[in-house]
Amino acid sequence: MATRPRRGPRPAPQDSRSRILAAATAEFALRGFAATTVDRIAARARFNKAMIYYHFGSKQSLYRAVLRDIFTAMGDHLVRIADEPLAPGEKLDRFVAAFVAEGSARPEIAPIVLREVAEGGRRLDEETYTLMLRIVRTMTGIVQEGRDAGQFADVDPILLYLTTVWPIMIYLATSPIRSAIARVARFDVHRLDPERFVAHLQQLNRRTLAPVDAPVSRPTGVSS
Amino acid sequence: MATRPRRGPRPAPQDSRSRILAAATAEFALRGFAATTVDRIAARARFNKAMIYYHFGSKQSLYRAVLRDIFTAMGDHLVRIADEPLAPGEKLDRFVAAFVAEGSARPEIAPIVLREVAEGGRRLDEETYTLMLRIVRTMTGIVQEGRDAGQFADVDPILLYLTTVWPIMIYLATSPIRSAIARVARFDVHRLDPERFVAHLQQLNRRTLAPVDAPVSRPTGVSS
DNA sequence: GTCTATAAATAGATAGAC
DNA sequence: GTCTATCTATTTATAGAC
Repeated sequence: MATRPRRGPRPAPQDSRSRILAAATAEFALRGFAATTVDRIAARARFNKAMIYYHFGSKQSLYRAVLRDIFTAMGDHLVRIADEPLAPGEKLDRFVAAFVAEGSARPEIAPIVLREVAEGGRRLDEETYTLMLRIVRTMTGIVQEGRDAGQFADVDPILLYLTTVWPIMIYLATSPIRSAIARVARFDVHRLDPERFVAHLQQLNRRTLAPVDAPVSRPTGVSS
Repeated sequence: MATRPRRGPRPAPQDSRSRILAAATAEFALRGFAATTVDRIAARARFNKAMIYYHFGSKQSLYRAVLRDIFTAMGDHLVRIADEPLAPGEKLDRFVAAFVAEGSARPEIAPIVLREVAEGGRRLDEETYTLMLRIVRTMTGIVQEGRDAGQFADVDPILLYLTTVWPIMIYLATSPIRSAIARVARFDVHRLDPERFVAHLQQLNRRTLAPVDAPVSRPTGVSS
């Protein structure tokens, strides 16, 4: 890595690789793998096409690098929540809020993930698969913890994962066209504000996980 | 339409158009718009490429025809449920069960819809948009009806639509790789059986919609 | 490490015969 | 209505100069 010692601040650091990676992430999110051309990625990164092949070898392996990059960042962020010393109900609320926040900060993630799902995961290699699994485990772990502590009802963590994370993905993917949707369907955009959406999901989970015959606790203000 | 009167049963009816449509639906679902070639569609329909241009003019308008076809069928099926003389809670349960059933019977729908979402709906024309909206309205109508009757809690129908329909779409899209996922993540596949999934969603909605301080009613056996 | 060709393959679309 | 042949443009990938 430290092959070329730098002097002036002029040419950006080991910049080129990550510049390509960022450009590729944006393009793949926008158009999907097949419709994205290496030329466009190069143009966005303000490089030449050959530069990409020099650094990544092929379009495929560049795409794989993008996937790993994305899931690593997302996972790192979410895993921390499960480790905090909080009640399971709190953790779950935070998981939801953090997922929405992190996904909003990296708007390329949702479209890419959804396309991967539509593809039946055919492009996912072993490593990427493991990275995705880590995120699943983070959430199911929290639910299981709550069940073991007798604080949650007997709900299957996998199913709750399905009904929690995926509405978020769709929510994130449709964010850019949110106001257009609201206009055409004739409802107030504010009904889809992130705070309302997060609160809805948190309440959904609280009510679903409330032990039978126990009062439903109120969600805390984690998201706001 | 009735240009050529038929005699023998030999050459299939006005078959060719629908054969192309079916082939196109399968291919677009499998690979997405960009990665699908007109040649492959033709091959699957056992026709020549030129046949497709004769009937549909371009790859784009063929794709549009596929979208309209899909949403019309799906919508027709779901709208009926809202019109049945049932309690809102019942209707909602049936809506969920019917959505899963119909989506399973037409496995091409989910991947295509998810790719469209990832695309930001850029390929959707006015007509298709209306067809999608009809499905949204079907569900939000049921929820609104329950609220008006004082049988449901004060939950935003749009948000409930988000958290109901989209987990189903993901569930359907991942169906082909369900067992692979279960194996890698090391849990029993049966936990993702359609009946369990439907029951989970129904319970989620029941608990969420239960009027405050009222007992949560038990889901009826609509799905089983 | 970065760029300028350019090779090689592929895919959307059309012309025109039958 | 259906097919063969072909045109044209695009795109992945590489060779080779700097």
